[in-house]
Order: sequence, then C-alpha cells, then structure tokens
Amino acid sequence: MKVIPFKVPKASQDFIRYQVDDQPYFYDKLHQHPELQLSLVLEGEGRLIGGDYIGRFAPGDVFLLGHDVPHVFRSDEQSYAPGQTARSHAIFVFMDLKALSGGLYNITELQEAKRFCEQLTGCYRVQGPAREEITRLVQALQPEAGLGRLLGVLRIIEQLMLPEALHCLSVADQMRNLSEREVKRLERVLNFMMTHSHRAIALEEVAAVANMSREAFCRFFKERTRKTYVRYLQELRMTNACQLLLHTDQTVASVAYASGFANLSHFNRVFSKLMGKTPREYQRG
Amino acid sequence: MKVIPFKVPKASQDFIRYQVDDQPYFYDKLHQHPELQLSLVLEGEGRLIGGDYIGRFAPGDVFLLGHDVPHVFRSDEQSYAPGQTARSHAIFVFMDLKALSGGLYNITELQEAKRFCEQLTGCYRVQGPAREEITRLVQALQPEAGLGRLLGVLRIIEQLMLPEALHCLSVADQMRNLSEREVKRLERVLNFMMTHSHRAIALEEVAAVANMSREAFCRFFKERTRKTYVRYLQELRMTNACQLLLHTDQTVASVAYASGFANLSHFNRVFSKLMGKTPREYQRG
DNA sequence: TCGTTATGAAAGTAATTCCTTTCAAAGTCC
DNA sequence: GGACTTTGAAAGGAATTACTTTCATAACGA
Repeated sequence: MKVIPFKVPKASQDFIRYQVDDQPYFYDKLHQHPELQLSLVLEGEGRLIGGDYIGRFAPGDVFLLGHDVPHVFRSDEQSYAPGQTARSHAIFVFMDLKALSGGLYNITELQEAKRFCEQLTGCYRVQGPAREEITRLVQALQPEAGLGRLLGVLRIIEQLMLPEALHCLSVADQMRNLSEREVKRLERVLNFMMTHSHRAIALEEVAAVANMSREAFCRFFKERTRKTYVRYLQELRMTNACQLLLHTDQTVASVAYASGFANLSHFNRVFSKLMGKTPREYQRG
Repeated sequence: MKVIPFKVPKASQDFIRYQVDDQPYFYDKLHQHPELQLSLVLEGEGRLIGGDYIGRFAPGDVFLLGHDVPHVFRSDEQSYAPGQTARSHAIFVFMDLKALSGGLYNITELQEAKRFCEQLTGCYRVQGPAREEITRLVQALQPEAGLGRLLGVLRIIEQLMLPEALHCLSVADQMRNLSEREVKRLERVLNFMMTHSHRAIALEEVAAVANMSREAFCRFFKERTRKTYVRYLQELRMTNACQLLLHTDQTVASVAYASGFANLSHFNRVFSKLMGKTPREYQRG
C-alpha cells in the first residue's frame, strides 16, 4: 500500500486528505507521517498501536494521531481467515495545517487552532459529545470540496479543541521521529510480535527478526518504545486476554493459555499488575 | 578472638565494658552485637565497614556503632607485613543501657538518654568539640571503676547527645539483624573482597566463597548490603584509591591500576561517579 | 465443598541492564 | 609540545534483575 514513512498523497495545496478504507483488513504496517490523522472506525476491530499505547479499536471509535506518531491499526486475525466476510471499514482524515502557510494559516483567528494542532504529539481517543459531533462532521465531509471541505475540517478542529474531547492514550513523547530504517525494523518486530503473541517467543527470535544481537535488540527496543520487549509483549497479550474475557465465556485459565501464557499463576499476576484488577474482577464490572 | 555474633564479655550487672586493643592489627572479621560501641582510634589505620558505610579510619577518629550494626575495623595490609612495626591501637567502650534495667535505667532523669541510645542504629563519626571531650573522657575511664566509671560513661553519653556531635555515615537501616549464618557468610565474602580488591574478581569467585550460585549470591548480597556486588567493590576500591591519591605521588593511572581497575578511562568515570570529582581534582583540594 | 482462581515464597532461567573495554578526541598542566 | 587526564560514543559481555515456574495454600463462588 504505502512505503514507510510515507507522504500522505494530497495535492500540494490541499491541507486535508479524505480517505475511505473498506477492505478485509487495514494496512497493517507500523508507519508515521507528519500529518495529523483523524480515524473513524466504522466496521472491524483489532489492535491499535499509537506511540507507546497498545489497545484495541472497535466500530464507533474515533482516534486522533499527532504529528509523526508511529501507528498501526491491525485488524483481528479472524479478518484474515479465508471464507470470512469480515470487513475493516474506516474513514481517515489527514490534516496538515502547515500546508495553509501561504494563506489562511497566519491569520489571527487561526492562531489558537494552529498552536493547538502543533502540540498534538500523542495518540488520543476522541470521546463524549465531540466524538458524536465529529462522526457526523467527518461523514458530511465526503461530498464537499474546496471551501466546503475546509470549513468542515475547521469545524472538526473546533470540536477537538473542546475541553474534554481528547483523552490521551500514549504516555511518552519519545517514540516519534524514528529514522526510516528504524521504523522498518520496528515494524517488522511489532508485526512479528503481534502475529505470534499467542505463543512463547524467545528474545532470540525477535532479535533475529531485527537482525540484531539479543543485547543490542534490548537496547534498541527499549530506546524506541520506552518499554522492554517482555513488557510490550505482555501488554499486547493483555489486549487479547481482555477481549476474550469480555466477549467469550472461556475460563480464566483458558484465556491465559490462549493469550500466550504457559502458566496460570503467572498470568494472574501479570494481569493484575497491568490491569489493576484480577482477571475475574475484570470479567465482571 | 571472638565468635560471631558475639556477646561482649562483661559481668552481667555491668552495663559497660572497657577494652584496649593494641596489636599489629584489629580483629578483622565482620561481626555485630547489641551493645553500642564507642571506638577511639589511637594508632593504625585502615578500612572501616559499619552497616552500609565503607570508609577509612585513622588515629584520632572516634566512631560510634549502634545496636547490632555489623562492623569491622580492618587494618591496612601493610600492618600484616612481617618485619613491620605497625600497630593498631584503640580503645573500645561497649555500652548496654538495658543492663541497667533493674536500677537506674528507669529513673526519669535517664529517660531522654535511654531514648537517645535506643535509636542509635547506624554508624556514626563523632566530630567537633564532642570528639575531643569524649577522647578525654574515654581515656579517663580506665582507672575508674564502679560508680566512677558509670558517671564517666554518662558524661560521654551526654556529649554524644549534643546537637552536632554525631555524623551519620551509614544510610540504610537494613543491614542489621543478620542471622548468624548470614553474618558468617557476609564476613567471608567481605573479607575476601577486601583482601583481593586490588585485582579483578569475577562474580563467580565471590559467589563460590559464599557457596552460592551467581544469581543467588547477587540476591543475597543486594538484600543484605543494599548494594550490588560490583558497586560494593567499587566503593572498596575507592577507599584505596583515595588513600593513594592523597598520600602518595603516584599518577592517576598508576593509582587506578593499583586499585584494581584494568582501564584508566573506566577508573576516571567510576571515581567521578562515586566521589563527585575527578581523581585529579580530588588529589588537590 | 469442589472446581476454579488468587497469592506467597523460593529458586531457576531468560532478559535486561550496567559494567567494562575500546578508540578517538579534547582538555589540562607543566 | 608532550605527557597525562578527562570525556564521548558505541558495542561486547558479565552482572543483575525480572520474568517465569513450581508448589503450597488460601480465597472465592456456584
């Protein structure tokens, strides 16, 4: 689909680009770009990585990705299975305020919005009334062009700026601005981890995927993700475990094994550490 | 000399014991006892370990060791060399306020002193005017007996209680109350480390001295000393390096090698980290 | 009260970190 | 200027820690 890091295709004078994805699964490679990305999930679900955040997306969710935040929407495995009618359907709006530089960008009325957008450097969940309003606005954007589309996006930004509109999901500000080589390497590694998170993965294996020694890989991974490989893998597995706990009736033990843990006792402890409650508690309220 | 942990020999009704050591070197095994120990160094110098403190002692120094603080005054190697006339000479006063329980211990006037003594659980340097006064008082103690000695010690405690009299050298409160087995093990280990600190010592070697696996030894050592083995060794080596820098005219490089470092660049960095200044700076003011 | 889940302690093992080396280069002091 | 010292960055490896297993036992819920 695209190369990493990629330029969002847009006429150089446009500061927005509107893209509808409707496929069995989303583009599944980690990538980054300077444009802000508003993402409206319509169908399909799976795991989302945005900066150092690891979580899940589902229909109705609206996410905002800041400048150069590495991210990937990775549809659930089942979507890949043959014979499935699964779809991944979303609308992405890419915004680049800087493309306005010549004209509107410097007018006083936009200063505040400009500053607001410039400091978006994380991964956010759009929530509350703003989410609903933005969902409407984004869908109304498609038929528009020129000034109409511009106005639509400005209205969207207006919504995003509302006090409670954004919930920041990422913590560190550190994962941005990876070199192209690093993004590629990380993409390979994370892809591998996501694909195999349901089984044991020795450090040696992922290190090999990254073409590095174990020690060098540890350093690289920690430096770029702010987490150790094991910790990251645990978080990845937790997204899956939570999913199974909430949406299936498997026992805790079976969820543990299905999520890549070989040891129930250990799963319980890791779950409590990361989620703040025991698997059983989580399964209820 | 004594077994570890030992009871300071004293008539059971005495609450103080006065001991003069005048030998080529001090008792060199780490040990602990519930009695407070006031130590007046007259001759000889070397390394002192008290709780988690690692440093040097020299004539004139006065130290106070709290209840059950593992400690050892280890005379410098040269004192062990044959043909040397080196002496290690010190006065130790062991105090056990609890031995007074039947009588004076509970009288109101002593409550404050009692509380003061009870909370002495570290390794302290006695400093300032109190040091000089205590030096006098301790030396005047020898001829005394009975009430005279009791009064002398009370005067000493009075001095110790002065605001600036004690400078706490140890940090953690954690190394106390080792089991007999642990003290023995630690004694063997620390003795080995002190004896060999001038050369490279692989973890495996000390672990063997402690009869443990490398990992178990790391856990044991960290838990009991609050420092890692390497860190402890570095501090040990630093006492030696500082000594050489101040009292010989060797170059920094030669001091580094003499202190057990195989790498000058590395020595410089470790020295700066632990001492807060570069070796050269330290050598001057 | 049984089946399942949660928690504690101890020890083995794998992962991660930090120590250490190396090399290069810059700073300091006679 | 030249010997010596200090500092930086990068990488290898030893040390240390964290993860994981195991076993025992407690707590929970149907």
